[in-house]
Amino acid sequence: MTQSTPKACLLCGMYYDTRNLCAKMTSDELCEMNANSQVLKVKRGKILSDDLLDHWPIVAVSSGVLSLKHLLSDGRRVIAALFMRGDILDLRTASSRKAGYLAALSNTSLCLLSPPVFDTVLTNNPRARIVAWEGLNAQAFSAINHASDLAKKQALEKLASFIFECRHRTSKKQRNLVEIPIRRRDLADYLGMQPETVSRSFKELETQGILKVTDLSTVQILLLPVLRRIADGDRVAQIADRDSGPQFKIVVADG
Amino acid sequence: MTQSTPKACLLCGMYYDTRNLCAKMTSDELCEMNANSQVLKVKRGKILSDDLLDHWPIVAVSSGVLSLKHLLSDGRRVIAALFMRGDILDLRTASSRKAGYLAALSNTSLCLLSPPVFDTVLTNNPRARIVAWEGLNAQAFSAINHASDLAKKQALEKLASFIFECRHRTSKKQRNLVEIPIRRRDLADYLGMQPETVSRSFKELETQGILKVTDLSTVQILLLPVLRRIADGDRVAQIADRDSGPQFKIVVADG
DNA sequence: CGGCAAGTTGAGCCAGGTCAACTCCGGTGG
DNA sequence: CCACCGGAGTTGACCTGGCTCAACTTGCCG
Repeated sequence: MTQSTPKACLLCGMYYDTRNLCAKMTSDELCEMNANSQVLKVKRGKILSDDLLDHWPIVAVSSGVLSLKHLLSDGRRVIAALFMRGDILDLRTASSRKAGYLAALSNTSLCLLSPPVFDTVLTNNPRARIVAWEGLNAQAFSAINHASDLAKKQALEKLASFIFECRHRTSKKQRNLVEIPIRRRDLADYLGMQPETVSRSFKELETQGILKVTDLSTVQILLLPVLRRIADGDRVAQIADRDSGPQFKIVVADG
Repeated sequence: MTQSTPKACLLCGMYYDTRNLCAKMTSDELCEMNANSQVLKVKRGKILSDDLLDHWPIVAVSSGVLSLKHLLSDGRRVIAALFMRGDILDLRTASSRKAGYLAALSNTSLCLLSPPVFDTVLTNNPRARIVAWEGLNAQAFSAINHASDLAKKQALEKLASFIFECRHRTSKKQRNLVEIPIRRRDLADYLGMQPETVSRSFKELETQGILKVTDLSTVQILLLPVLRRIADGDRVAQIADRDSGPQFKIVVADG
């Protein structure tokens, strides 16, 4: 018997995201999943308890920003990864649970998935299996790219890179108006810098006329090619710009 | 009809690794996979060409160390990730191909898997699907942990952390004799440091009596708990050791 | 055994960390 | 509604860990 799609799913962003597991599930599967899952709203700053994750080790992010935080022994805080809409976390293995703790960086909606139903869907629905695989693969490569950003890039470069990361997620229409979905302090922990340095880097990009900080959660990109080159680690771009003024930037950007 | 396991698989480390895809495949599946796959030996320093990866986008590492390298516009080299025995890379999506290029850091054996057969196995063999999923999940979390290492840790801490990463992979018996499978220069690029700093950090750990560098590819851990605490970012551990003088170090080193 | 890349050591310097003071903003209670 | 408060963000001054450059030694491969 075919059941109709659950109302909760019709109201959820993941259902309409064609690259997402939920969009590939049949109505029956969605009903089965929905009946055995748990929707959870998490306020900014709240942490998912170990107890909760023991019962619900598979977490799908439907809106907001979830983070994986580490705390070094002497108190330094690190945000090792960000998870946004459509990301699915499988914390059933020991290694993933040791990684740190999950904290919401903004008000967040989660869907706690039933492991058996999740496995059943992946077994029976090849299209669902493929998008889940692709999603996890994308997470792995995104973590790898982030590691690469942290390895050798300078503060300005890391920030530029992060802005492109955010831009990648915004709608096609307003590609030059980028939303920064997390606070400065968290951004610092994610990029391996101090809040002071984040602040100074934003200011530097603004002084160079590369972008405009509308408010704390929005930036407008003014010189996109220059920002691109900084993000890609072209230190000549930075120095040249600082010395020769804006007209030169445009020439090089064309070439 | 049941076929016997291909000879190539019987000679390959992955076949005997119970947490690996190959160990979960049936003889028939192994035959099918083997008939449509390609074994490839790669010498240290060689790069997998785009052309090759276009034809063979799924790469399994059977021995040696494969790396994902990035090159920043101004020449800075970054090793974004390391892949070792059992790791399977799926480079079929655009995002993964843009990530950088694959280079062997030691003489390496790869198994280039046929995408259709790979998909067939994941569809038909749930146990194989699960280990493949767990493997990819582990890769994602390992990349996340590496990002966390790079974010806020100091040189000594990153090196200590890497030594534990290597130790994790060595046999249970000789846990204090750790093999460093890559060259200093590559280690520097992986940890986001300069070769000089890597060298100085090894020397510092040796001076403090925490480990002994047997040769360029082997270290012996002498003070495991101290190394652990440094890796976990306890800066007090470092300072305390430095103050307490050499006589303590030598006593412990002898034992 | 020669040649060259890899690794090490030393000296100097700078990007970004640290500390302190300040401003800004959102939430709260009178 | 406004005064207050505390945390977040910013700015400035200073300091240091690790980068840079250069010279040297070691180890590897033919």
